[in-house]
Amino acid sequence: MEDEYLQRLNAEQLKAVQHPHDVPLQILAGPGSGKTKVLTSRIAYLILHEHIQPQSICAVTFTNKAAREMKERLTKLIGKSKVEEVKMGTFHALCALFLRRYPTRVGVKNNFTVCDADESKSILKRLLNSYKDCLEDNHLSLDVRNVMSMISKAKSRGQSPHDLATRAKHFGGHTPTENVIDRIIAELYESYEKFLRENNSLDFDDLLVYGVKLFSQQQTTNWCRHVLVDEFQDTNTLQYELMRHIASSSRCVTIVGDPDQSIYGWRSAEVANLAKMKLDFPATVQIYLEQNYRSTASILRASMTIVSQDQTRIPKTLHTSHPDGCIPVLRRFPSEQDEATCIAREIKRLSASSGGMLGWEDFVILLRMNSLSRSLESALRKEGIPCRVLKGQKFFERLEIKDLLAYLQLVDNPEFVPAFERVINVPARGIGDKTLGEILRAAHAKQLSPLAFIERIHDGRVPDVKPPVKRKIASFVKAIRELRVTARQGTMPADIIRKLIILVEYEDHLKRTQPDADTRWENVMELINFASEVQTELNDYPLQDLPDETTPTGDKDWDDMPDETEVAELDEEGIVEVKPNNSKTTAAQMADTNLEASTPLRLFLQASLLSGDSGDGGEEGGKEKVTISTCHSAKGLEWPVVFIPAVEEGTFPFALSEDANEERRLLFVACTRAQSLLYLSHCNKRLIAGKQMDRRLSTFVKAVIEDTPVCDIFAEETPELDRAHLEQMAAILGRQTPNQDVVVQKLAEFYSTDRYHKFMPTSGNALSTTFVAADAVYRTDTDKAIQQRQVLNKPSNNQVLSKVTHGRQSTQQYSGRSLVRMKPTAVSGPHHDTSNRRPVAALCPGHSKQLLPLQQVFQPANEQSPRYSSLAALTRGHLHDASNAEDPRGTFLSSSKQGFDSPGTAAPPPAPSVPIKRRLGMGRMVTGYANKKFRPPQS
DNA sequence: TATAACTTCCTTTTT
DNA sequence: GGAAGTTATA
Ligand SMILES: Nc1ncnc2c1ncn2[C@@H]1O[C@H](COP(=O)(O)OP(=O)(O)OP(=O)(O)O)[C@@H](O)[C@H]1O
Repeated sequence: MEDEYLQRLNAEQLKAVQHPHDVPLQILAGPGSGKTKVLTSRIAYLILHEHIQPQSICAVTFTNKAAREMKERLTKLIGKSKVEEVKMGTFHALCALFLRRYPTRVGVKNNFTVCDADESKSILKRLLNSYKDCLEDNHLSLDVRNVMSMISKAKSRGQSPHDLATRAKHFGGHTPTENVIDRIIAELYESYEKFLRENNSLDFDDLLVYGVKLFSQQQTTNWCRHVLVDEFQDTNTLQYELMRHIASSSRCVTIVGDPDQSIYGWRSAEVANLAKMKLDFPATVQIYLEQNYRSTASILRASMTIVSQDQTRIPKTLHTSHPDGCIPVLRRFPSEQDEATCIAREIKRLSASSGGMLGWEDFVILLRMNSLSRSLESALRKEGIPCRVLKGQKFFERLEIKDLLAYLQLVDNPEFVPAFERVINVPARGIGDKTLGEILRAAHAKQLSPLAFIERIHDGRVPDVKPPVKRKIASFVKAIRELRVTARQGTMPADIIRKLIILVEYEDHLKRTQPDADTRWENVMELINFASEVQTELNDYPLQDLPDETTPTGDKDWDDMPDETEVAELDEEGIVEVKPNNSKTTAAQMADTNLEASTPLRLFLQASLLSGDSGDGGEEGGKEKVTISTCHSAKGLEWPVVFIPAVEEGTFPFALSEDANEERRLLFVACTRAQSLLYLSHCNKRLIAGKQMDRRLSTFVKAVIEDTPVCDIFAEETPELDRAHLEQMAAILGRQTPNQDVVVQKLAEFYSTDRYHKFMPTSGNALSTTFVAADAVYRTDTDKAIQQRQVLNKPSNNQVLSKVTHGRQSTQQYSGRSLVRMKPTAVSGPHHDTSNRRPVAALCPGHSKQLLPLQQVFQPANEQSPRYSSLAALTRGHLHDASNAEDPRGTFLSSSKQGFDSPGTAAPPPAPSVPIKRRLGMGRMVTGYANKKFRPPQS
């Protein structure tokens, strides 16, 4: 009974779970083979059968979201209390946790601030400025982002600034200029490090660097009896070192991974760590899982065909017992708007034709990059489909959020100058660049942090600077001091933020300075929400079993930290200082009562910075919403229906990417997220960085089409969900097959609300495909459906419906089914149980194979690829017929320019001219404008 | 010092 | 389509 979870595993999975705990294990398996499930079960097994204490287990996941999910799954197996004791999280989160606990072991302070990428960037930008002349002299240019990535890579490889410098000197670049660049980078690296140390700050890589230092000490790792690592193929050198150190006393390691899914090489991930592990742990055993439980056979086939083009790849078998299902769809569109509209329509159609078995939350749109989401968001909005955009990081990049967090950072870590600079004049206190520069200079001369310096000015114990500031900073100092006391008392972050916005009158400030103050204020409220949500689960509980820091200065360090500068002042002036607001006394009291390494505020700040993935979207966030996400953050997840737009050269592979194979694997990862239905699409034109660009189908897919004699890998037709398919789908998803009456009714509703309906025949593209496919269902289903449609024949739909009924032939004639006609054989191939593999003629009885390939409509004939030519010749006549009848070209193109919203038609509501509001991952409302000054939308 | 208005330059993925 | 940086003006 308690072993029930073991019975839900197949033989290989069971073998992996029950593998002797003291023999290092690599579980290597393709997508959907249950790796994560096995890892979770193994943790349960180690605790329940091998009687390893939960607190002696270290489980590393790739994202915080994955950690949360694993906790959830594990809770079902072993109960909440045990799960909470397991040391689980990302490498970064675990390092941060331990560094706060044992800071002095590696010479950091436990109130260090995590420096996010944005902050790193502006620090480096400033440092880079001083090399401007040098670079110009050598006719060189150096982008901050390059510098960042070089430094990050150096850190990830464990190289110090000194290492880089000597390398530059001895091995140098091939050319003198490369040498200059290398030298500059090494120097920048050094100054950057110096800056971070002076500001008591660690960046993401530092967390690992110092983590490795910390975990290389045996006293830090002797609690550990077993380490488990998920997504091992994406670990970098430092992370591998961490794992090795944490496992150094027990030598017990379990990792799972899939080389085909390594997509973080750009972040210094090393697949070679798999081999390295075999060397470091010679007893390592490998277990392979080859059964895929996630996807239909045809999705798996398409995915494997794509990834198999990688010649360097080690072949791997993966099979499924699921039926073929619908052939993945590959479509081409004239523009990204058409693509987006069609995806939105298709989501609606599927939702309807599944009779509600598929809810909004069952659909995902996976993108190569976030910037592609705009057109999709607006198309979904037009269709009234709720969606969430999974890029929670953006929330923390808002001006208003950054302001507040900077205040809090400053409260926690007075030495963090970037935060000081950000908020010293927020709200406006008459301290501009000049005065600020003066403060910084004078503070530096006195060897004080700027905050400590102005506190002294405020207390009148240091002369004011040239443009006097004493008065201007009074309220600022007062606010900071009050918050400091509050934070030390262990006040909950949400309350601290509430106090903060009152103290600095932040709402007023927003109203005065921001035209969209309302939305920004909503974001502030959302931050408070987030703080209260997260504060309940924030603790360093997993470290409870561990001894306190042995170094005597440890706790002192923490509690005295904010006052450290005061101490310096004591030495300097020899006066015993009475701190305002008794904060010193409070601190002393806290030292006795609070042995934790962290205040709630500190944990909150850390969570804000570390959990950019935002993931689950909270309780309300993800439910009942279509997800839009990047391919990268979709790793490890699954959805019944997956759309992948922009499968084009330039996006897949991305134009600037260095590793085409990694890009292919990324597409593979995206495809393998799908359980039942998969759609790839691409456009002829797309707006890239403000420029209209001609686009072509990705070679990754093109190669598949061209390599396959009979192209049954992809279909150009959207699938028609008949009874058999719904049953199959229900089986795969473990759901109830919908009632047929419900299906019919929902489809009827789908039609009745279809405001683009009248455009379909003339628009002649993908839209009409939706139409035709759905129409086919109608007809094949029952006459009842048709009757129903006639019942629904409201006045406003008269035109539409009459076109539908009388124009059946015309619908067929203009059917855009052959939009992407890879090979003529694609539609005339053998019949399987896949509906969309059926020839159009079969789909629409009475159809006379009169097809209108879209490339003819949208591309001049001479641009057609030779592959299409025979078909083009075949259908040219029909194109003319069609043109004569309704001129699909003109109508579609002109209407498409207006977003299908031409006068005299049932117009969809006008697009709002306000910035787009989005609910982000955590359910936070956000405007379309981020960090910088607000610009009102142009007319 | 603060703000408004203008120009330029981009493309990415995330802990 | 923006963000970041620069310049002009009160
Ligand atoms: N033995 C099994 N029987 C039934 N379903 C299973 C079994 N093993 C795994 N599954 C299901 O297969 C799906 C994929 O599992 P899981 O996410 O663990 O795979 P994975 O190998 O981690 O995938 P990926 O590599 O894509 O992250 C899940 O829905 C899971 O419940």
